[in-house]
Amino acid sequence: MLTIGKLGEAAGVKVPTIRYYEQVGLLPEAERSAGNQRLYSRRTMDRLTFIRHARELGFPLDAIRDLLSLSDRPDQSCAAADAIAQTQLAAVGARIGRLLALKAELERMVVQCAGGVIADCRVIEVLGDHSQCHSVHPHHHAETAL
Amino acid sequence: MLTIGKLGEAAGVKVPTIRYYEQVGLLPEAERSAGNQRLYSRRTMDRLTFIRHARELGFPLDAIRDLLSLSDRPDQSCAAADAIAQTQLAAVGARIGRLLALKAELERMVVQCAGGVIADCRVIEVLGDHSQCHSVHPHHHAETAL
DNA sequence: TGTAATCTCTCTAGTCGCTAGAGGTGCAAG
DNA sequence: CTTGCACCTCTAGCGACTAGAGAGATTACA
Repeated sequence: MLTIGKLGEAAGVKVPTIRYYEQVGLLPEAERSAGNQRLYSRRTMDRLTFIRHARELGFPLDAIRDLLSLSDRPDQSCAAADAIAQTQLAAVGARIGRLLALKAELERMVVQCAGGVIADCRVIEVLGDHSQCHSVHPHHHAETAL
Repeated sequence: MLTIGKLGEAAGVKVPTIRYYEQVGLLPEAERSAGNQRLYSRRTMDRLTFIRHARELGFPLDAIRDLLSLSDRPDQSCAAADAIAQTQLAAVGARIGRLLALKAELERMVVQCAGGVIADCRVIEVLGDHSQCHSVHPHHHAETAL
């Protein structure tokens, strides 16, 4: 049985994050020692490791919840798990596309900043004047996550 | 003079977002009509457009605040503006690198999901067992933003 | 055995950049 | 003159944590 600190170290997850995961139901309520400290089994460590990997791959907690509930029923089709991963893959692809466009735009700005004076600075100018802008501009807003 | 709704439409920014920008000091406190409604000048519209473009390019609000204060002093060197843009460019580049690694990992997972049963599903397996994992794994946690 | 250091506990509040909603007022068209 | 939309203020919520206060538990060493 591990204390929360050992668990965090073993799984590469910070202590408050573990408590947070318990709070939002991703981890079951931990057993407690005589002195009310949380104790964890190897099973829980595996579960936490799973969560951490999924987080690193950009899955939101809701998707992870789904994946965990799937893995609790190992005799069912893996179509659902596949679908979650596919969705995530598509999202990552889209984000890469957007970021490449942003990068091109930023590079243009930086290259053209001739090191002069603000009044002539392309960085400021491009941001202030839409017609200077070559690309980007998705329909709505900047997306978030990873 | 524009009402807040017209301004939002013109600059492509939602009305509550404009009020939020005022609240956090990115926009000056607006003049008011006799009936206490906000009224905006062309100057403010330009400022808001600037903010929107910078947001679309992924600049955080703090960086935008800096850029705006720079643009108020047009006779100074643009080195600071350049530095902000460079920082943003580096951040975007790093995120792209991470996302490409994630994408490769997800593709591996999805390809190997043979459409069988959960017990054999690579998606679940890879997430549960770090040794299955070929790449990724930055030192700390998943980053956020764009 | 004492004690100091470190860990853990709970709880609240803060982060970022908004977004949603309640409950009320202003204003313009028919 | 009334209908209906746009606007007002205020508070709370999102996701996924992170930080801090103040108290109790445990461990390491003298």
